[in-house]
Amino acid sequence: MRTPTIRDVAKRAGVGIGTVSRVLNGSTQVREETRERVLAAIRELNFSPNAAARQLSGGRTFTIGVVTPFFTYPSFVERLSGIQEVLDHSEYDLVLYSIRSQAQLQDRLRFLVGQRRADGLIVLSLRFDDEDLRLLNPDLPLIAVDNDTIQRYPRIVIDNEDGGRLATEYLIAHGHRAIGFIGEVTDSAFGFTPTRHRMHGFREALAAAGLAYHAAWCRLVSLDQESARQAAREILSQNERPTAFFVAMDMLAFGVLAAAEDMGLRVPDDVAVMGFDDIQAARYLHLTTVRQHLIESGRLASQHMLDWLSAGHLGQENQQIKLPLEIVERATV
Amino acid sequence: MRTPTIRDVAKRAGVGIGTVSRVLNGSTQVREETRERVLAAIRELNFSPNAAARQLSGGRTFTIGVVTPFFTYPSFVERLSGIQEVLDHSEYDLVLYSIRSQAQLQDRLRFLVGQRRADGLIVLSLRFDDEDLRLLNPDLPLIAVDNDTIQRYPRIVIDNEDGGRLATEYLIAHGHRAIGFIGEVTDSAFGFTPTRHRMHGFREALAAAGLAYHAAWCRLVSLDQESARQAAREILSQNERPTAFFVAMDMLAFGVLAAAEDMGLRVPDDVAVMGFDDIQAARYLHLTTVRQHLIESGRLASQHMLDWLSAGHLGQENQQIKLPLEIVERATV
DNA sequence: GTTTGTCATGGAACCGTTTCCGAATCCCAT
DNA sequence: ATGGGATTCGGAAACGGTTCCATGACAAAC
Repeated sequence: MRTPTIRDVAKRAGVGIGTVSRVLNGSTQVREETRERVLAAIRELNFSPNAAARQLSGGRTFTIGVVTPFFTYPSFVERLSGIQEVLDHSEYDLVLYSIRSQAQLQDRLRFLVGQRRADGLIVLSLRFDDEDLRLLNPDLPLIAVDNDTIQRYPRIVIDNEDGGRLATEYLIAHGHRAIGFIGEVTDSAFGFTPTRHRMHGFREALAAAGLAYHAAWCRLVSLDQESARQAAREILSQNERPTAFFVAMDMLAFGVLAAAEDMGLRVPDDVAVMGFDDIQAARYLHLTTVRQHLIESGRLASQHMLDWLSAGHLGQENQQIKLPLEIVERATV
Repeated sequence: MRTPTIRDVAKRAGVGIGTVSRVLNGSTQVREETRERVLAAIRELNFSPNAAARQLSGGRTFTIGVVTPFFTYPSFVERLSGIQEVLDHSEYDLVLYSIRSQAQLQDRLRFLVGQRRADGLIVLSLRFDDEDLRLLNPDLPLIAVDNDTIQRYPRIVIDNEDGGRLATEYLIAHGHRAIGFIGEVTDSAFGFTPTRHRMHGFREALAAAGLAYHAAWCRLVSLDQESARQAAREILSQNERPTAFFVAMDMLAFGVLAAAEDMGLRVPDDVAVMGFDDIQAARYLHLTTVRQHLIESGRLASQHMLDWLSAGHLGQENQQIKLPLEIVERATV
């Protein structure tokens, strides 16, 4: 038997299709008795409204697109789970678009915007260039997380420079005077900028404490544990070596930890290691790090999106929400 | 200006809407010259077809739903990234449904099936009861991963019992005679069964080697590091204690590692720890473990789904694909 | 020249909703 | 009883595609 449509329901309940639609959408303009008759018919026929038809006719997709870099790095996943958690209690579906390259970003954007496949977009970390921005439909709600290059839109961010300063000051407060830095090489595929800012904070804190910035102790590497491990090994093989590292991403910090172990150095006695992000695995490894509230950032973004969609507009369309950072003291400093 | 429709394109190209549609869908029934005229019009108007209309009319959503337990455990994420990777090169979108409870599973299923929101479903780990199964539309392609309770459908699995045996034999081969077990308590929210099977393999290997199963060394705990840590601490505080643990999930193994550290025991000299899954973090912690190919399982599932959808059917609709397992030797045994 | 078949094309009908307008009904004050 | 505003309701039109059938053009076969 064909799956029932709104017309079948209408016939069965002895009402018009308009009335069924009104019941479906919770309009108040229906007599209580009629509503119940319709609901009964819906139940009897095991009817549920066709999503595509609803989209076509109503213009809404009940879908929120999440655009993220291809997630091999755990922070995206944690943010995603925050988003998921909130959307779960809403009527919106979550569609995932993971991006591998700048070209793919443009394709996806064109696709998403052109086909109207989502009512709103949440963008994680990815930087947009002018071309990308132009592709955007100005009416399409968009919220950026971990990215303040998308100025026109609301965004959830942290103060990376502050975080870098915080971390460095913490190391200094623990008596370190010779501090190295390892971060992700900034022109990576996704065009992240956090590392640059964290490094800036690092240098500022150094300067404020009257300490020298020692270029030989600082390295930018690609975003994987192995690169960090090797970089750290090289730095630690020098005659004069740092007593501590500020590593701009936890995953890289794991590599540094591995390097220390390779060389038989005790952590934190011989080298201290300070991470950044507080991804889940950081807890397993007892990594002292700067926590940014990853899950919370996802929750906030989706909550905002939901508000935006239900209100039809936002108070401040270009509001910037800054999430707090905090040191998590564990065992590596 | 209104976003252009297929009719605008038709007018501009001086053809009928049918022809535009044929061009859009790559029909061969169009003269080359006409095709080019249409393509030019599409480009000039910056047209892209409306997804909802296409769905409604064509009956396909170009969407694949992934149904997973709410992912706090990393293995889901790794599977998901395998799925993502494959779908990325296809014309299908990935919609994520994460499930927190049995009741929610039924809601989601009803919703998904009723509203025809996806052309196919990939189900990760979640067990279906008869009621759930009844909810399924028999025409809806479905592939199960890490779950062989959904007999009617193709599924990607591993042999958990075999894996348990493998792990245990490895410990025995390394001279261990007193071996404990820690796993997830089997009646957890999601109704996983892997632990039970892994434990079964564990006991078989013990028996085969003529070793006693020592109930006081075995514990089922809830799926978080802390519980495992505490359980391991308790077991290790006994007068007579195991020299090794087989832990049925890596994340729990991390807890056991923490417990050993708490008690000042060296790993692997005082206690050896063997995990299961080989999630990413296992590498960071040098955990010796049984690798199941998580990413590959996702890739396979989505590749199968794509084949199914494009062929309209599958060779063997209830095929079971068994992925191999292997020991990853690291530093904890 | 006529017939037959193939290919290319136009466009009506259809998919299943929402929305809007007009009509019917109800309720109440006069 | 009557008028009139509020409430409730029915169904046509619209959303933007796909599909299918009818038609015309053209080539090949007789």
